[in-house]
Amino acid sequence: MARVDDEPPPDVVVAGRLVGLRRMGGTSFAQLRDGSGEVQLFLNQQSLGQVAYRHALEVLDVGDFVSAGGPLFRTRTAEPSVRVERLQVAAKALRPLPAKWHGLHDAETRFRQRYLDILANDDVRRRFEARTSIVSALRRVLDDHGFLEVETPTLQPVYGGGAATPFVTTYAALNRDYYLRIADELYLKRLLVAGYERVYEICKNFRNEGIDSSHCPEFTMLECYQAFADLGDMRELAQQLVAAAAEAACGTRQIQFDDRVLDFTPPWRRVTYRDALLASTRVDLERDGSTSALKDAAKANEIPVDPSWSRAKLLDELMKTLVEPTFVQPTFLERYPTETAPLAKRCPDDPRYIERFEVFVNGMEMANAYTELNDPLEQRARMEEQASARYGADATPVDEDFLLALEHGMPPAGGLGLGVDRLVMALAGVTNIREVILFPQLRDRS
RNA sequence: GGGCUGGUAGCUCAGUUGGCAGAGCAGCGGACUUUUAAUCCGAAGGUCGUGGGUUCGAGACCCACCCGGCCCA
Repeated sequence: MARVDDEPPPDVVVAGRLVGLRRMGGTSFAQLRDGSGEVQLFLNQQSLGQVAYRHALEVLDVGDFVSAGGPLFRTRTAEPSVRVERLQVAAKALRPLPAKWHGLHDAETRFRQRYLDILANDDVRRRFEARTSIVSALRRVLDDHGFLEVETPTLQPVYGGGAATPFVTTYAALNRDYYLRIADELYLKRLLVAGYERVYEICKNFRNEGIDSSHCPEFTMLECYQAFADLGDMRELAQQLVAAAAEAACGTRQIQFDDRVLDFTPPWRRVTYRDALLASTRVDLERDGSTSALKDAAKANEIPVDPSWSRAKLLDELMKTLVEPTFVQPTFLERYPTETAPLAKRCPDDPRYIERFEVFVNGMEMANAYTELNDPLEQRARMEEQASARYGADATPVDEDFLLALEHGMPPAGGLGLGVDRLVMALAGVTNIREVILFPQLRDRS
């Protein structure tokens, strides 16, 4: 490879985007950038020829892609430069780049024209590179553990694996409504039935619900399932995945986030659901966890209560409002009440609880894991309960095809879901999920 | 859905008690043969988010709406 101080001066060809142009009469300087860095072009009447030189200045604009050839040398100020003897415009820019020194700050334009945001703002460009490193690190950990990466349907005839409103679409060839997946859990479990013992998928899920700083209707989830494993194995795996992601993105497990440091070094804190609720609301699920006790607690904390809410919904609201925001450092919330999730196995010592944890960071849910329910009879009962009117708007349909698979025998297993966007948020130190999604959807301007 | 806040030139932003719409950068014209946020001279650039209203006069005040941001539900 040619070096700038080689003798004789090596003849090189460079190409990239013009990001600066200083016209100074008979000599001009241009700044050329590509993915690897920048180099200065030295444009001069003598080396380029009078006609070509004049034409170049006429036609060149900042933003153009150009290729240039000529000897590599240093200018008087020792700046490595190409003395341009041949010049070609490879692509013309018709619109100007965002102001070089003021950048692009308007949030709306940054989201609507992300390419300009990435072009103008180094921190944004690096953040999306970090996102890719994080996803690679997650894959590496799972691949190293012998997990098989698979692809399952995005379009599903029955939605399941979570409680959410789906996007509905029409599958013309099959002449019926289909749903964009809200989760891929039930398909990955079918693969456990099939005999694959470790599977995972990183995919987009779609939930037709609100948009705010931590929710995007189209988001990325990692789900993995491991046969003959339990919640304790998932706890280990979650810590390993996140620690590896942190090191990949930041080179450390201690992440500066605003004025605090998030420490992802295992082991993370563990709190039981009952203890957390008790500490924040003085509701003790062991003494009086009735619907009316939960309603009283909600009212006492100025949470507006819809009379139609189920006990599960009340619990969720209390936890969301009073408990979860208090978990700043990575925390496992464990031993959930049984009605909070129909797909998790009950605790062997107490059927009122399930073997489930969620991980919270910065007050935000980041992961969810169970020892998976693999008893087809209980699964049917729990799904039918979840489908009943008592769950109102949160009711989810019974997936008969999934139950059929379970009836053929699913090995005991642990399963883990990890919200990739939220993991990236925590590691990148941003508080809006749109900052980690390349092309977030916005309302039409007009 | 509620509260707060923003939308002015391509970009970043000013705009005072209501009185001719501003700056820097970019762009355009000119000078300049070693600059690097080049410099200097000149000219130009506007549906002040949209629609109403108040007023002799509205970018500013009032009402409604559109599109964002932050917080809350």
